[in-house]
Amino acid sequence: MKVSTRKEQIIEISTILFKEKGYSAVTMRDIAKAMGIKAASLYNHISSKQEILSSIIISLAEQFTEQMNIIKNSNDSCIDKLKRIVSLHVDITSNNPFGMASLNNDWMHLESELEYYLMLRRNYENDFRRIIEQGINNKELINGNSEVMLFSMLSTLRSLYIWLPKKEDLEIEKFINELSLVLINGINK
Amino acid sequence: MKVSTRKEQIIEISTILFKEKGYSAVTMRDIAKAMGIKAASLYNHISSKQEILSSIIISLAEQFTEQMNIIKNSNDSCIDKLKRIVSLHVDITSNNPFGMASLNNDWMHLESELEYYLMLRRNYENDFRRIIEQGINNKELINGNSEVMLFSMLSTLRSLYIWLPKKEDLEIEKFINELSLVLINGINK
DNA sequence: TTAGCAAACTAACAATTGTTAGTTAAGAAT
DNA sequence: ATTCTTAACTAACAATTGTTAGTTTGCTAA
Repeated sequence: MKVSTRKEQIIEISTILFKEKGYSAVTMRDIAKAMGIKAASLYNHISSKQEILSSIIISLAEQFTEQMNIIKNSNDSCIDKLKRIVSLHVDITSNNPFGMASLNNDWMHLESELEYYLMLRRNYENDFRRIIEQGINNKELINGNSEVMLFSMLSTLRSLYIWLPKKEDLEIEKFINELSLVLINGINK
Repeated sequence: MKVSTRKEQIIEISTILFKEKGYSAVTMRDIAKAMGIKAASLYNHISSKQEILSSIIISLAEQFTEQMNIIKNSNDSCIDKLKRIVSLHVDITSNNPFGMASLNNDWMHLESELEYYLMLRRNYENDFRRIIEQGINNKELINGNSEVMLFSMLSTLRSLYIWLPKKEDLEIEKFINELSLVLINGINK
């Protein structure tokens, strides 16, 4: 009836602390205190502070990659693909808002996994960009600057972790729809 | 013929280092090395590491506050006010993209000035929100969720520091226009 | 020439950092 | 009854942290 291993508990608690103060400002003693144990005891379960960070970030990055592959290979229209991307970000972020803070703010403190992370991110952004460009060619989207569109959408989606924790579960569905609308159709009447 | 004081140089260099690794991960010895001097020598010019951080953040936050006061008291339409806010963010960010990274990511490491910063930010967001709400009441904007609109715009504007340094000066003007268009009119045809 | 000042230096500090070694206690499996 | 496993502990480490004290150097104003 094991709900979560001790290691998972440590990662979970670390995720919360990392979001509040950032990876560098959180000490192993902080994490231990939050777990109710001593710092040395953490090493019965994890091999280093760095391992905690990469667990958090890489697992999220791989979720994005996996889902993006499904979306880009689907037969949806570009607008629908974009809506699915919005939905993807909302889903992952609402499941792990604290982890998304690390992904956004502490990726540069990755060591052995840094290159791998950067590759995943580069590929993700390229897929995203291609969908927008296809939408422009299709005439589904306005004939604007694809880089600005990508930047604008990605910035908003990356910031979801700041806002989502304040939402009730029930509001989230509504939130996705309103956000898609604003991102895609703008706010002008 | 003094172009900038030693103190200003230290702050400038620190700003760059803080953006790369975050406040907590940058040591006084890192800053000193980048200045070509020893860590202890920094204290001839500044009184603490914390002072460097608050210099960076508070001066930016006050610039936003000051300009927002001008915008909100103007007679422009809401749409024009929003365009001026976009322009404000682009201006401040292109003048100090590195500092904007600290403002976004390291504000929680402020100590004595934390409360003051939070007040400035709260007021800024409230002013921003009121402009959007007025636009909705005016029928200038669609009858959507003002919170989602605020969130979406603010997220994009806060992320400018990631993208702007890659732009040429000449491109910036164009960038403002394209960004305003995307933010306000969306990307849908 | 001398006094003052700006800005660097060396040396050191106390505290904190991530981590290791070795030990102990309690429960599960043999 | 004994062994294994899990998960905690204490004690300590070497390195690094922000910062202070006291000193030296070179320029400038008197």
